Amino acid sequence: MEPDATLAFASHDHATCRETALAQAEAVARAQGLRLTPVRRRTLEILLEAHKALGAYDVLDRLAEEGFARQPPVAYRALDFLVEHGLAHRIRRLNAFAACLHPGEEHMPAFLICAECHALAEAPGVAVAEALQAAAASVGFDIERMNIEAVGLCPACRDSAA
Amino acid sequence: MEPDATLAFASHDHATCRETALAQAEAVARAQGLRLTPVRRRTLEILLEAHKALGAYDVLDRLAEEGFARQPPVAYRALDFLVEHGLAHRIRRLNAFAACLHPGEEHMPAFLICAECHALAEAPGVAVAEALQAAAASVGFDIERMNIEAVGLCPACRDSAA
DNA sequence: ATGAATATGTTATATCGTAACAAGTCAAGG
DNA sequence: CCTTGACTTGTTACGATATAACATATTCAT
Repeated sequence: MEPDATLAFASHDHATCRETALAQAEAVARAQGLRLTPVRRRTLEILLEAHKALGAYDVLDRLAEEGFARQPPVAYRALDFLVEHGLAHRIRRLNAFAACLHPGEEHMPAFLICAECHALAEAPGVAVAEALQAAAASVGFDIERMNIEAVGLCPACRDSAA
Repeated sequence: MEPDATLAFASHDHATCRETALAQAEAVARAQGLRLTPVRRRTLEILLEAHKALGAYDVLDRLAEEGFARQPPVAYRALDFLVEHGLAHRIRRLNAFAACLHPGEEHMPAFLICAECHALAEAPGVAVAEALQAAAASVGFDIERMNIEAVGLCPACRDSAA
């Protein structure tokens, strides 16, 4: 756990995208009448501050440092809530969670995970999702949720490998 | 674990597809000089016989019934070998493994998981994979492997829900 | 105020996966 | 043959991830 990686490949102002995402998340919560309680809000902030995928126990450690109980359900409940409402994503390949950078916006993220530096990017996956919907429809399957994840080399690591 | 589900939605002759897949797997092993040792072969057969996704410990239990040691590495090593060489797939959403039904054939499976009956289907995902490749390429990411998984309702469960 | 729904605290345990090292097997070259 | 190196398997021990279950507290609508 704890790779030192940026969440997106292109360099950008983390502070800004963090604040933007948090503001968007708050807007979503207000609009949908969600209760963004202290643990939940803090959990989201932790994910945004880390700016990478964190395991539930990493989140739990950070929560514990701030006075919340160090019990797995504390972290899992908050994380599950965020995922359920589209404020965070679960990355199955990593058994980890990452804040959603575009909460409320229509988007089906495809996750790109760098095998080398563990950077994680949320790529626009609408076209991918449509292709998958079509494939499912052709066999009569009705999709509710999907995970699209890829492992490979991010631009920086690909270049340094060459 | 242990849902009673078919691997594909359309009814078909399980015995035939099992034998076909096993024969294909053996051909792949011969062609690539892989050592399909007893544990490995038996593990593949177990997955094929189950005809659904099995957790590593389910596989381990079955192996143990046949005289292999009941130690996690026994199952994980065999399963990892099969996955590595394309004879089985790992379904991350289920923390489970399923035999590949088309070993050796060019195919990027997209997995469709029924939330109701836990049936699992391997849908043709070439179009999906291409869309994902394109999305990745647009940000300079080089894909090595990918997981495409969807949860929803299979035809039978969708109909009975209506 | 009060009951229903929701959220949190807490204990315990289930489930999934791997590190590390010893021992055995097997095939190819000397 | 027989040795040597690569691969495979046996075995112990543990680490990492996740959830069940129940008690308590808070919040919301009426």
